[in-house]
Amino acid sequence: MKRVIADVGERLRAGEYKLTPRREHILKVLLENKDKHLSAEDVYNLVKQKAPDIGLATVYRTLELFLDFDIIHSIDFGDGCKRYEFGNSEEGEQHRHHHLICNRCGRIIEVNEDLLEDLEKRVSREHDFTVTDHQLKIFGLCRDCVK
Amino acid sequence: MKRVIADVGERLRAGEYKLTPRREHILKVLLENKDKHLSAEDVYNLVKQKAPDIGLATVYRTLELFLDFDIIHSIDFGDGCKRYEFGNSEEGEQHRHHHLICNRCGRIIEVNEDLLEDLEKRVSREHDFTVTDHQLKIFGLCRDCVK
DNA sequence: CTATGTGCAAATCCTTTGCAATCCA
DNA sequence: TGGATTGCAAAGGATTTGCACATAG
Repeated sequence: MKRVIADVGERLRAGEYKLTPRREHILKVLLENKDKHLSAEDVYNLVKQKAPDIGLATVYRTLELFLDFDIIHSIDFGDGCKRYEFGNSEEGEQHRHHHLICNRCGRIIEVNEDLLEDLEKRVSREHDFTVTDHQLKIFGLCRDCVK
Repeated sequence: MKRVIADVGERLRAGEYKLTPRREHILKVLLENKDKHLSAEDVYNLVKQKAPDIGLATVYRTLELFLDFDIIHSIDFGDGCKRYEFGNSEEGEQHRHHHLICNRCGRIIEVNEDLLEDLEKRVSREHDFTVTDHQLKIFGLCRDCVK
């Protein structure tokens, strides 16, 4: 984790930005919740525990900054707000994972394999489109809700 | 098109709703723009040409209604508003098509083949998840923007 | 006639922005 | 010191809601 923070700091500095204490707190919260899908408000509430005087606007601004630097990704599950997750791009895994979304309980299950390579190749050939990323949501019913 | 309207009317009535003139206008606009991805505001402006005194709220309420009845689908391309498209579920094609989104010019290209069957089977087996639908967005650069 | 549908305006929700104060290199 | 960063409050944009009136069946 320290490694990641240092890395992010370096990346930001390379772009003329600073990794301020505020931003570091936000980054930590994101790292500590890698598996969750936090909204800006969620992040705000979590960061407030460490830095009670932080403003919501700062959270938004920082998330925007992290997005620009591809440090995090945002997804929209259609619940009215964007959600953010730490992007594991350090592992050389360019593509993000996919999500199974339960229509009934709203549970979100992550699928970590990337199964779209063939499809992408085909699509990019047929449509003359240079693929850089993709996002797949699969809707349905989870184990518990099928019953 | 008449056929579709009649069909929608029947479906609504079966659910205790009416296909009022207002709703029919909205439906027509959606049908006439099958290939586009209209926002609520877009629909509003188009319907106003036929029924100038329609209210934006009615458009929202009707779109919501159509969504409930699976008459249309909504997608979010991340431009700040939901976009709607007529769902071709009549043709027995349960799954909707996919979208290639150009990161540069914002162009959206539709891919009509459904290439995810295998993937879905695998995922549903591995995660004990009953798939009902999916949504795939592929990001990248279109032909013109690659240059 | 009665429930449903509608227009309008106000309210809401998430997010962004302006600005003065603060911080850090 | 000077530009970047921040908190606060206000603004913004999309969507929803309350309510009185209109309408369909």
